[in-house]
Amino acid sequence: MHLPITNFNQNTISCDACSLSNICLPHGLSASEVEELETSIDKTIKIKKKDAVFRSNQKMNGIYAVKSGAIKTSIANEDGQEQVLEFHFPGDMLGFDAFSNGSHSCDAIALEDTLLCKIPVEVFDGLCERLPGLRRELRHQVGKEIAHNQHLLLSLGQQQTDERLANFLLLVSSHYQSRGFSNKEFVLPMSRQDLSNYLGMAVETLSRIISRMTDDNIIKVERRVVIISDMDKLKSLAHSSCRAKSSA
Amino acid sequence: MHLPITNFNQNTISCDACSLSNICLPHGLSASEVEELETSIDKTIKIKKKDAVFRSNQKMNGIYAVKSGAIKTSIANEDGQEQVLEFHFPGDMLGFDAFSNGSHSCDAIALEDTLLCKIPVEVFDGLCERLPGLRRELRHQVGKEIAHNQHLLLSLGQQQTDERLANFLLLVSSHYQSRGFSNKEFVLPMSRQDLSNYLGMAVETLSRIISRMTDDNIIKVERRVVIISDMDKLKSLAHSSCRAKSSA
DNA sequence: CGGGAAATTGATGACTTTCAAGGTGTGTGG
DNA sequence: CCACACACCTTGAAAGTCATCAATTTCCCG
Repeated sequence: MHLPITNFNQNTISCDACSLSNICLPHGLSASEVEELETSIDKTIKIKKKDAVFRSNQKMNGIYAVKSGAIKTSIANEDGQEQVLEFHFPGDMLGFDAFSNGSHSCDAIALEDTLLCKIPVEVFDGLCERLPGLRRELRHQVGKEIAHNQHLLLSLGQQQTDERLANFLLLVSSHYQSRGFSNKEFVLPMSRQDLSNYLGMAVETLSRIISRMTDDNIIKVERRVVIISDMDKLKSLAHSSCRAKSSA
Repeated sequence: MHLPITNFNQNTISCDACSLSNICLPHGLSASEVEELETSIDKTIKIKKKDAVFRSNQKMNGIYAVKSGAIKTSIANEDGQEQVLEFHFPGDMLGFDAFSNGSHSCDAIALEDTLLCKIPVEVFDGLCERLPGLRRELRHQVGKEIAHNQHLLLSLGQQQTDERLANFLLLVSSHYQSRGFSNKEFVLPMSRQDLSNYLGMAVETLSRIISRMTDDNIIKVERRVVIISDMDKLKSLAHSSCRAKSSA
């Protein structure tokens, strides 16, 4: 049930042959544009589980696309408070956080052995100048990151803990579905720690919600494997408590 | 104490003459680049208090820069839950949320009468192709938006309500300071409703925290005017409770 | 196979929301 | 220009949600 799109030990393949080409950067590019892109990028980045793609305050090295595996990004402040920002799956890009000042503002850690492509920072602007399709696609990717953050903000700011988890599961579900996998049965690559932090709650709270949803026959969870047994109930949970505030 | 950078009723001025040129888009551009930019943008956008610059699902019209006034952006879901995402002050840009699919994902509402510049969507990509400085500066602006969202996520996900307010006040304070205004005395252009929503808490909670901080002689608040009387205490408040989690 | 990390479960208490009421300021219309 | 209505803000009491502490179980890695 896992995403076996590419294998950590396989040889490097071309964008053409990559099963992610329709959701990754080459998506909207012409054949010649893909060709130029390919000659400039590094398709051999391997990051082992728990290792970092980049770390906070590190100088920007490039923009990355996930080929296989999974990456979590997180930000920390000087007090040691930490917030997981996003889980990056195959086809997702990361590294835009360094656009602000040339250094990364977050850590990017592999949740499992992970393959990445990189657009080195040296060639980045030149490619943008020459390839209109790449500009368009990069805007799209940046927009996706912004949209993701906005939804997470809404979730953290306005929703109850159970709503947050329900929405997260639905999001992951539709993500897998859009990539041709089951929307009812999938693997979460992150620990309870990471997930609870991402959802802005204590680990114990997350565990309790999972137990309750299991008791209510909404989901079945075995370690990191999730089976959604009642999609409708899950959807209604995502909209339940609804402390909507009537603003002016 | 308000930001009288430009006046709602004044005539349109050139980027050169604009007091924001050093923090706005023209910042890193050459003289000739600014010239080309100027011929392409619309510097006459006036939005009255409570009116919208754009609304959710509306097709992207362009990218905006705030000249005077203030804009709040907010996102809502189908349940009526709403989250204020950001307050945009003079020099700030908005509209990147439409990069994802060409339509805006949030509402942008004027908190007071506001002047904006607009880069129309039709000329946007052409300018990016021709002006390296503009590409650089836009990346910078996008990065700022991402960084802002990340900090807000950390705040909503990990901090107590009083820490959130303290951090917000410090942020606004340094913002004003960097623009040459007092960092101890300023006006908040948003209502308590908007601010409490932005900070992910009930209006009553915000009101209580303000009262407590006032009793503790940390701030003085008169309606929307804020005076920071004890910057050190405020800073320590921003780091107090500190339910930092020791992650692996 | 053993040590330790990860996950679950229970009890308790703190923080924050909700509900309710009262006060204050602002804007509009007469 | 003043008055009134309404929106905004504040404060109090009670209830609820969620975090923390603690103990136990399960699972993973060496």
